[in-house]
Amino acid sequence: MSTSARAYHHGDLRAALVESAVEMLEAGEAYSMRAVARRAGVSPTAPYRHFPDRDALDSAIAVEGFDDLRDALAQALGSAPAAAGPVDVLGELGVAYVSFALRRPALFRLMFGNECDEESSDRVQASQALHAVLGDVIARLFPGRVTPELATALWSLAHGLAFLHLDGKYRPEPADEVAGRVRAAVSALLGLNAG
Amino acid sequence: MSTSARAYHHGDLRAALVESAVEMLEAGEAYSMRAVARRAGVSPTAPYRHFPDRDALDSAIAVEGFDDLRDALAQALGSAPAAAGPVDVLGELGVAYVSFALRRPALFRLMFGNECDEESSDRVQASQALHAVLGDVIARLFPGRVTPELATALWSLAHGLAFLHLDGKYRPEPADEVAGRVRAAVSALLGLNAG
DNA sequence: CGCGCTATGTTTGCAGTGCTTACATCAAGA
DNA sequence: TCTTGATGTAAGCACTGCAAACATAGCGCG
Repeated sequence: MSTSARAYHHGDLRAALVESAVEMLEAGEAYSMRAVARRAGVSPTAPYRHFPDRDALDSAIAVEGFDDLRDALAQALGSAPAAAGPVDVLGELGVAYVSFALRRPALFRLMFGNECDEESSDRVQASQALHAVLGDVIARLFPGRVTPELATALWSLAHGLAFLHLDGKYRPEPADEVAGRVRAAVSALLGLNAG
Repeated sequence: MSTSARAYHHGDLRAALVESAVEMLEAGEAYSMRAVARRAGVSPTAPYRHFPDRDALDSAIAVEGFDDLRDALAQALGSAPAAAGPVDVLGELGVAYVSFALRRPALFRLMFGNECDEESSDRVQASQALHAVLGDVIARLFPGRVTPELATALWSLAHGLAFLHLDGKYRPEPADEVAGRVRAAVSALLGLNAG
């Protein structure tokens, strides 16, 4: 891993590019093909060997984001008390969703904010995997109900909350205030018929 | 209004620029300062006399969008039977919201998809006016309830539905299928405690 | 009327971008 | 050893947002 171990061939440019891009996003800078290449210490057009165009890079990064989001949700599920009620479970899930969006706003925007080019099957797949997680949870929490509509509604609720906070329609901090608002919204809608 | 009535001064460039930009968005093309200027038949940097930078143009267009959205919602409210139940009213409102997003996807993305620079007070104001419409309706439909949480939740629901359709997470057509999904989501969440 | 002021457009030019094409360098297998 | 394919480089095109200097028109005011 010594710097410039080999002058010409990078070793794993693709991964380095994705990493650079994610770092830049996290730092709040908008990345470009060239900036990412610069950061990886490589010529401006080198990335095009690994990504046919900018959309492809975007999609690769979005996939990374979907994976991370799924992990965050899984962790929220895992740390919930085993016998927690549906409202609590869904509330925590919503909080995890929104807090992911607020912790990594640029990434979240990238994942959802522009058209998902159907081309990138990886991306479609990653997003469907995410959908599946929610579907499973709902099915487990409400056995015997019409769950698809519920899953749609709950995902939309969390997604909308995330975006409205991102866009400053609701104050995005402090974190516990946001969490409170998310829980309140979930229980305002579900509290009466699912508690 | 004859073309090139006066050679040098345009008359109302600002409005023409906004109009051009909206038209381009509607046509699915991404606009640029220069493209908008071209379309208005004016030099590439002329727009900078009216908008300090690109963000300012974006904001002006977003304001236009917020106004249109509010009109669309108002119209949906107006055309509802006077004595309709809350679920129906909110369902129609949601349908109007989502259908606006799908009919003018690029505009909708512009309005919500990037950070609302607090600078543009017009923009903040337009978005708050929109918020107020929903708040009023909720307050009217559910007198004596804790309405803020409900308003938050319902706006989020509609907003999330809009974005998930835009992003292809749900099929964005045909229109009546979408409308059905929106109504189903609303009544799945509200039907039991508000019907 | 004539003068100048200000709002509005124009020209020119710079740095940065996505992307293409042609070329260089390396690793590995025939 | 020679070739081949994968990877990286160099040069260049068309475009972008934006700044600075300049041109033009209309208005108020002497």
